[in-house]
This record gives sequence, structure tokens and C-alpha cells, in this order.
Amino acid sequence: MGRAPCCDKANVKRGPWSPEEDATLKSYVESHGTGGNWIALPRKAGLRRCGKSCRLRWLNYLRPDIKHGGFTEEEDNTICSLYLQMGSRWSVIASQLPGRTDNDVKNYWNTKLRKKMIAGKINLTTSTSSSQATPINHATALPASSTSIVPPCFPKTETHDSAFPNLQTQNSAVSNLTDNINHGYSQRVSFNPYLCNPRFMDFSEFGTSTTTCNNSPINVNYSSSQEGSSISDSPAIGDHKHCTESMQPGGGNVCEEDAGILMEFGFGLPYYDIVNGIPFEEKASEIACMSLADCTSVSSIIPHGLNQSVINYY
DNA sequence: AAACCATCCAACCGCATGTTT
DNA sequence: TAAACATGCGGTTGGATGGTT
Repeated sequence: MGRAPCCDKANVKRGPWSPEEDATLKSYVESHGTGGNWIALPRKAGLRRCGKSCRLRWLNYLRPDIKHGGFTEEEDNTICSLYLQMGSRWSVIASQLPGRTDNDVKNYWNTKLRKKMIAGKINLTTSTSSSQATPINHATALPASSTSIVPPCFPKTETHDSAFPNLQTQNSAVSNLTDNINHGYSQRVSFNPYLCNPRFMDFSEFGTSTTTCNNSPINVNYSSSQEGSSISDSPAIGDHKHCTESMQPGGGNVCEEDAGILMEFGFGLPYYDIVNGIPFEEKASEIACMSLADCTSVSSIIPHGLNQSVINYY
């Protein structure tokens, strides 16, 4: 049985809010509060709007503490850093940025920041005070501004990707991460390792952090400090050309050219763009769009068995 | 000036989860 | 305990706007 609609869609206004509606909603909420019931609010306030719409309008626009205007470099860093750690948990990310809403952060990421990061214009190491690489402490790897409520590796709530039906049982690293999630953090436990940043893994356990490009090593550096951590690769993304190698079954290298960008670690974890923190689907689009002009084919950099997923994606 | 294109972002949608009955 | 209801979240859409041809 499906859910009943939250409101009578035929009798509610939709689309952009008028200044009058804004004023009505603002004045009502400021004088009466929400009463803990957004569904009933529009009727009480005399608005012909869906309660969800009122809530969204208030939270994203009318709230007095909303910060409008451009994002600062520090905010850029925070967003990128948190995105790398937890993926698209916009509400959690926004909670670290006073005055910013999840919708704001999401829009900003999708329209500007992601491109900025791909272009290498985001320096995630700027906030660190120590350059010495140390084992990542899960409890301290978040930026200084973050609070302890954010887990080191936040589980995505949605169901796992059908392309990787057995990920949860594929290796102990995933289990360990799940343990980390469950330890002291009881919310939602459908674990999607795509959105778990490899920076939180002990890579020594898996034995690789270096791969090659044109027979030259590409070092993927994982470093951390008390205030943050960073991932960098060398050479730069744009320098990877003439890639010809194809993926080997069972954990061989990715198209070597882009191994520093798009890594398959060979221990069962799926693709995760460790530079940009972009899970497989997003990566698949970028493969076509930007980074692998000289690869023989898209499938050459996708693990066997995933090719169809890529094709389907397109 | 008009047509086209790209970008931005407010708003909507569906789903998952929490709460109440 | 189950169903109904409410809330919060992330993904997506589409209109507005500005830039380019």
C-alpha cells in the first residue's frame, strides 16, 4: 500500500514563493513557531501551500540565520574535506557551516565546487599544521571545525548498488569499517562502501599506495595531522596520457594512466575516486567527460563485470 | 535584436526513518 | 505490532538569468 500524499496537491499552490507568501510564513513562524507540525502550519497561517514546501522555504530561505552569498575559501575546504570523508551527506556537511543549508551546499558543490576540485583548485592540505604523515586517527581526522557527532566514515543510507551485490562480505576491511561505523554510532547501518573514503583505511594492510603511469610511479600520498588529512597524487590529473593498459581480473591495475585518479585497489573494494572523492556513478560520467582521452575505451578502466554497469549508466 | 547555450538555484519528488495512534 | 502520519534527506528538475554567437 502506497503512502497517502502529504497534502491535496490539487488545492495547493506550487512554484516560486511570492513576497506576500514569504511574509506570511515568516511572520507566522516567528510569532507562533512551527508547533512541531509543518503539515498543519500552512492552514493555520493561511497559506495555500504544502507543509513540506513551507518547511523547505523556511529552512532554506526565510530562517533569520541563513547566510546568503558566496562561499569562502575556508568553506570550500570544509565542504571538500567532508565530502571526501562521507560523500553526499549534505545535511551533515551543512551542519559544519553556520548559516548554510544542505540545499545550498549541494547546489554549490554540483555547480561549482566539484569542477573547482577536479581542476585541482582546492587545496585540502592548507589547514594542517603538520606535514608529517602519520597513521590516520579516525577520531581526529575531521577538520577542527567539525563536531564529534560526525562519524569518521558515514554509512550511506540507501540500498547498495546492484553492480556490487556482495560488497558487504567481500573482505575484512569492509567489515572493519562497518565496525567503525557501528562503534558509538547507531544511526542507519546499510553500509555503502562507495561512500567510504579510502583515506580511513590502513593502506599498509592492502599493500599498495603506488601505481604507475607510463612506467613511472604515481605516488598516492595519504597524510594526516591532528587537524586534517590529505590525499594527493602525482603527477597532476591532466598529465595522464597515452594510457593503454586494461584492467586485469582479480585486482590488476586500472588503466595505468589514471591509476592515481581512479583506483581499483585489488582487494574487492569498488572504484572510488580517491582524488576527487567521487563514487562510481559520478566517476563514470567523468571518464567520458574529462580525464581519459587516450584510454582505449571506457571499459578498459573498469573492472571486469562492471562493464555492463557502465554501459547501462550511459 | 534574436536565438541559442550554459549556469544557477529554488523548489519539487520520492524514499527512509522516526513518531504516534 | 502494525498502520498511519510526520519529518528529514538527497536527487532531480525546470525556470530565470546571463553570456555568446
